[in-house]
Amino acid sequence: MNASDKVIGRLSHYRLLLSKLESQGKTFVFSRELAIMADGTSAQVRRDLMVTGYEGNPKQGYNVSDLLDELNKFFNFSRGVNAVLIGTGSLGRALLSYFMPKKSRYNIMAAFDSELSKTGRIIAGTRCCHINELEFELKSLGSVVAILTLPAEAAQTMATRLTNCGIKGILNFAPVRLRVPDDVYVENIDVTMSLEKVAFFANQKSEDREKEV
Amino acid sequence: MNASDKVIGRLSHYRLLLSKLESQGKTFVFSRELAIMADGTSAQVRRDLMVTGYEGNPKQGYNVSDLLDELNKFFNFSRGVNAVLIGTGSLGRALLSYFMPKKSRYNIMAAFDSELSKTGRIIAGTRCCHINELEFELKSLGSVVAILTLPAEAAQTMATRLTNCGIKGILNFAPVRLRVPDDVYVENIDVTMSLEKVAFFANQKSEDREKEV
DNA sequence: AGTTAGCTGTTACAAATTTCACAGCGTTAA
DNA sequence: TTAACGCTGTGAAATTTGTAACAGCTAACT
Ligand SMILES: NC(=O)c1ccc[n+]([C@@H]2O[C@H](COP(=O)([O-])OP(=O)(O)OC[C@H]3O[C@@H](n4cnc5c(N)ncnc54)[C@H](O)[C@@H]3O)[C@@H](O)[C@H]2O)c1
Ligand SMILES: NC(=O)c1ccc[n+]([C@@H]2O[C@H](COP(=O)([O-])OP(=O)(O)OC[C@H]3O[C@@H](n4cnc5c(N)ncnc54)[C@H](O)[C@@H]3O)[C@@H](O)[C@H]2O)c1
Repeated sequence: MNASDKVIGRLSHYRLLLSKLESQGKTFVFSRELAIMADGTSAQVRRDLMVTGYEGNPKQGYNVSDLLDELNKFFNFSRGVNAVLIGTGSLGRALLSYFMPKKSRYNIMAAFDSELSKTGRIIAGTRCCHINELEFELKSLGSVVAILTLPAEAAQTMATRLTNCGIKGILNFAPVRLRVPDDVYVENIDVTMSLEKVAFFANQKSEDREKEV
Repeated sequence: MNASDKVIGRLSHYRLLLSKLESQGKTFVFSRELAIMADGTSAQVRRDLMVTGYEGNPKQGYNVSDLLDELNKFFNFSRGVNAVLIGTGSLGRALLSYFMPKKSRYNIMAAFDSELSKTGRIIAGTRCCHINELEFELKSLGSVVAILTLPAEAAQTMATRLTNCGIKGILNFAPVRLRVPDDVYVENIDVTMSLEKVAFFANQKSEDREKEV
């Protein structure tokens, strides 16, 4: 089974929407309703859901709970997402406190930093270890993904260290493209780039508006 | 001129790379070098750069400073990117401190929150106003984009308020798809979704590896 | 000056992604 | 029971995005 990047992203989004719908007591939902919430089209929703194998009902749509179960199974997060976070600066700490109340699903099992002042203590419920202990700790943690909130200069070195430990997934906030082996997946979140995009299109839309007048 | 979302994102990235190269004293760069740094192909780099109109030299490649100037002109950020930030929670404050030292290019002109304990003071060099003053403040700020770091429940209401004020671009961190008029550009950063994607593909890559054996 | 090597700009092609369109089905209502 | 409605699943078409290929050019070398 091979689903693209984009499809997986949308499926994750549908999962979130379905869990909201379930908690609201909704039992069935149509592709068109999901499409509106996800800002897509109904055809796209149906097509995306094909990859999970779940089939809806032509009259009632999708059973919310069943589809949610199916997606949870599809994402195979029986014990949720287990992660480590590297770099407990301002962004790292914001993420730690953000995920803390969601621990049952998104569990940051340990954080690491190179500054002694930040290590050896608990930040937002998470043990913060010295980066020297990375390899040792990872051995006992089993299969996890890594969240990189490091200065750009340190990111590549750390990525290499992580892949040497067998890490297969990295969520990278540093504005550099990491070079990793083919069997490692990297997702970049580049806030500055996103902001520039927004500014560019905002400019453009303002100009368009002016031209029309 | 109509450039896609993705092209603009990459151009923004090239801009960052070029500014690094310039500060390193490099005067010329080939499309292939940029491609490696940006994790793309040389053909894609050349194709992307077409939209800026800048032309390189078949023997030396691109003049770093000139191309950087051209990209700056293309992005039309003569006075940098001016923004307001709504929601000074943990993520909002991390962003404020992140952009503070980059103020000349990325200028967060004001922050807003609904909690009185967070307003009427300066956070990371940025005035934090009460959200009631939003409309008043925006009038004097001129053309800006908005960074939304609000709880998901509050995001749509705020987006509507912002578009009513004439805001044309929103960088949205809340995990909801905002409904805005056609002439407003929204870029979503959904950290949880990105993390789920990473976990999914990390799982898949581990499984692939097992199968090969 | 002429030749060469190697890069750019651009067109043509290929792949990926999205949308269309409709057969087929399950529920509902008569 | 049967008919009808409207949604799903999905092959096919359309669109978007990325890649390949190559003519043309320019600096460097002879
Ligand atoms: N803060 C934000 O809002 C924000 C926004 C966008 C992007 N980013 C990016 O995220 C990354 C982190 O940003 P930040 O603002 O949290 O930076 P920061 O300087 O506050 O934090 C970086 C942390 O990494 C630690 N560190 C440095 N080198 C290390 C190493 N080799 N091993 C382990 N730890 C090390 C530092 O001690 C520090 O705690 C940067 O790449 C930045 O560009 C941050
Ligand atoms: N913190 C993170 O690392 C993180 C990561 C991913 C996504 N997010 C998303 O970013 C958003 C903010 O996250 P956070 O952790 O900073 O939350 P937070 O609760 O720490 O901060 C939210 C802030 O918004 C303010 N606020 C609430 N309603 C408001 C209103 N109507 N007008 C103005 N201000 C209002 C609150 O007073 C608070 O200061 C959320 O949607 C969250 O899902 C955060």
